[in-house]
Amino acid sequence: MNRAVQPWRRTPSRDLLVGSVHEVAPRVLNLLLQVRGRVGRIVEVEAYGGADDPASHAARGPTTRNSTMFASAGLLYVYRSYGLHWCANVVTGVEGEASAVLVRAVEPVDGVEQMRRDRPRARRDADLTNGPGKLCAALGIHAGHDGVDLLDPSAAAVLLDDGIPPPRRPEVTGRVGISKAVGRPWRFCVPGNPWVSSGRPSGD
DNA sequence: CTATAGATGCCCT
DNA sequence: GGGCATCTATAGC
Repeated sequence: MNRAVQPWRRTPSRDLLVGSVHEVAPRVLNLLLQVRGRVGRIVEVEAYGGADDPASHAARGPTTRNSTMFASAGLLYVYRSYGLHWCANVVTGVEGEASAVLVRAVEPVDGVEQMRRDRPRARRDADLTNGPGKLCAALGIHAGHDGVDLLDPSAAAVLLDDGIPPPRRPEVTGRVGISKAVGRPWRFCVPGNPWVSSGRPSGD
């Protein structure tokens, strides 16, 4: 055999992503997001809801852009932010109701050389993936990934569990970069992780 | 370190 | 036209 030791990585259960989005969001922490050879550990997320969440893209119902948010749990919702950057979300909950977890930061795990190539502005590895737009550039996520099933092992982008559980006590703050519903404690981080973004919660 | 402007696309009023 | 779930370069302390 003489087989190289492989980290134990399995596809998480879809049930993990079903429930209230603010309860599901911290459960996604420490999972792996893999796009071809590039892998990042999710260390910062935010919960976004539907009609009940004024800060959400889905607050005023479905549009061409946000339609994936209304799909079933496990799909990847990718949108263009400020006309320039891509941002990636894990869709949660049940089909027909909008909710998704925005991935705000990952820690590089595999394919770091490729990430550096696609993030030439990052002078330090700490800046490679410490923001929602940055991590999409580093991992190579773009509009073509909108709607892919992250729980399908053959998909172009996949979610993986390598056995590291979410933090028992995640860092909880308000969401970053929003102007509505600023008070909700819907941002969750792995405490002390160097790749957590420098974004400050809105309304602070 | 903080503040600010500018790049740019899509959805809303 | 205005407002963004952003990032970067530049200016100033």
